Amino acid sequence: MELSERKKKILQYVIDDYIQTAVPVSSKSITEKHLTTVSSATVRSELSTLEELGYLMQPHTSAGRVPSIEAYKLYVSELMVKEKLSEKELEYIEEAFTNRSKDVDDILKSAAKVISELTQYTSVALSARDSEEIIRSVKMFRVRKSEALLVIVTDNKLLKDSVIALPDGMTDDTLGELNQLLENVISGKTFNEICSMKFSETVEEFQAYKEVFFKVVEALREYIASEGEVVLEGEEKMFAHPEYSDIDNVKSLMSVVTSKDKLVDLMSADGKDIMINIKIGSDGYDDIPSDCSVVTATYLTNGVKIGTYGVIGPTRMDYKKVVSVLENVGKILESIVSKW
Amino acid sequence: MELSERKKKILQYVIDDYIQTAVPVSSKSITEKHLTTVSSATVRSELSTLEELGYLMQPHTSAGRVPSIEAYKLYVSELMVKEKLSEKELEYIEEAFTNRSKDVDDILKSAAKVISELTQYTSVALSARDSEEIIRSVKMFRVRKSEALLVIVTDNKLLKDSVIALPDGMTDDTLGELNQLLENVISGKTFNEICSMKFSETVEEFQAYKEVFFKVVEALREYIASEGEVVLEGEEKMFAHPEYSDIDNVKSLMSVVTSKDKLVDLMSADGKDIMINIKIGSDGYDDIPSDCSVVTATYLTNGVKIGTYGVIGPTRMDYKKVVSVLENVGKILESIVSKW
DNA sequence: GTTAGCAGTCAAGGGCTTCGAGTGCTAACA
DNA sequence: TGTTAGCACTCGAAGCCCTTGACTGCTAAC
Repeated sequence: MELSERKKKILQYVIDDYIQTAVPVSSKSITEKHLTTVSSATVRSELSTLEELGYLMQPHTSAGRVPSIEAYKLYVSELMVKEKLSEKELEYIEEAFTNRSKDVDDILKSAAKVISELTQYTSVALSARDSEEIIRSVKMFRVRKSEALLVIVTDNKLLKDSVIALPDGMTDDTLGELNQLLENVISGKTFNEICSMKFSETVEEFQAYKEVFFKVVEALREYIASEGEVVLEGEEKMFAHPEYSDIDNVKSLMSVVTSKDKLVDLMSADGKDIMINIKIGSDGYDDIPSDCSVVTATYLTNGVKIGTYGVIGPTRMDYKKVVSVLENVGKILESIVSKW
Repeated sequence: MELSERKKKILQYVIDDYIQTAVPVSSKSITEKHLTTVSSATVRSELSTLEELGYLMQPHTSAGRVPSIEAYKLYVSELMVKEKLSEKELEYIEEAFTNRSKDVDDILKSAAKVISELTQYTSVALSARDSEEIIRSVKMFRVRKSEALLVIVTDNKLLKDSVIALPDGMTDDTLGELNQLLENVISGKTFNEICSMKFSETVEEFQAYKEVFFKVVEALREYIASEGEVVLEGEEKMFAHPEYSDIDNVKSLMSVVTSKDKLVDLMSADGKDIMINIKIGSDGYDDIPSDCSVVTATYLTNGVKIGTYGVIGPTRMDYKKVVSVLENVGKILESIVSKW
């Protein structure tokens, strides 16, 4: 059943007010603040049909109304009026990303911080592992006598993670040859391709150090198989919201937020090309407490995932604010990365 | 005034019991569990003198006794009987550090995790920045056309943090020359020496790219000036302790734990060569809430700081357990690092 | 110095009452 | 048919009182 315009308006008022105040919304307050042309009794009867339709709930008989999960969903998809960020906020975002080292990890941290600061919710950033990303360069640099640092360059990233042990007596020249081989065989391919390749013929000419070669391949495979890095920001911000004055709620949210696995699970967007993804309430996600929402955005440049960012907080979340912040951060992020 | 043996024993019983149960300790429970030879009235009179001396407090008239900050201090320095870790626990520590990449950051994380798991408190690890550490090697590796990765090797660490922009048209040969210069001028010196050096003559021969040279020097100086990395583990563990069933306590502890500056401040050992450092209660440290304790250990190899590790939790902390865990982790850590 | 006995204190918890915000229902009106 | 005023009803929140029980401090005797 399609809701009448007035019902939609009233529902929107209830949700907006509730998001702001965290107090059940009464018929009287609606007629006072928004719908001054009708009486509270009229609103009351509208509210009671909205309740029958499953959009509103009463904590108890003599209380105002509180939105249901259904209502939040409708709100996000239809009712919500997106917020424009203030000049100050836009500047703040801009500033946070200028003069930043171009490292993905740094960007991850900055983004998490900005999002948490502007939304006042706990934010999560997850660096992406996109197996379709093209490897532009793989090189080993000798850092100690028998250790080399493996550096992988892709369009979006510069990885410098694995330290690889070199066999005794490997000369700089041999290392150079090996690097040349790596360049020839691996550069230009995606991680996926590397994973499915065999390399048996490729390395024939290089018997002596094939062991090291396979260590490199192994490191590439391990990288793409591993879950991305997770950054958390503003854990303490949850305390500002009244739902987390109850210790049990804090506990259950904390248990999610401190578990990397659960977070990765939550952040995995189930949408295809949907950029912004909203998970409300228990809604089938076992990992989040039932009164929790997660809003995430996955950013792409040139079709390659650069990361997933989001906030986690009470169902009564300021969705319009969060969505605006995520969209704006996304724009800047993509403009930075695409410059590389 | 020196306490009688019996008073010391009784005080120890009170503290041990209180650490375990979090409930004020009554005279009766002491005679039942520990001092079966005397009556509760006797213990009562001892307790009341211990209270006069400032070692014990009563939450209210008809409650048992609770240790004061003074009592905890005495406990830690004299009364406490150090705990031997179980075989299982020792194995757990051992295992956590085997098959680990030799990266300082990884070790930092592992250590924080182990400490938190074994003590069941929130743990903090702070990677040290020791300006007396000798730089063994500084090298730039070209990763993109106009970007080089700066890798710094010291006895204890492998740093690969800064990406340095190269001027257009810098050839590999020039980069090689620059690396040679870096090797000549910087290797073998401490960070401190680098900071106070001028380099004006050194680079005369290298006018063309002195700009890049100074970027490298700048990166070294920045590194040593920056505060170390902070790793936090087991934030959620604080909820297991009854003092943190009160939301306000959680808030105030969280506000410390989520602020890097405050943590760095707290972790800075004020001891000279004291390895284990205990800060109890408000005790002059503005940053910690008054009912908090911080126990830290600073580990050295070859006289160089490798990091500071510790736990933060309620004043009613299981000091003997924490100290044992920190000591054992320290041993393993040093044996690993000294192998490099 | 130690002990038994007893009176005194105080937090915790259960039950009771009051207060007020907000609703549902109904009858009347446009 | 939609809107409104009025009134009775409901129920959580907060305050209050009382009971209970766990301790202690004190005192007098050993």
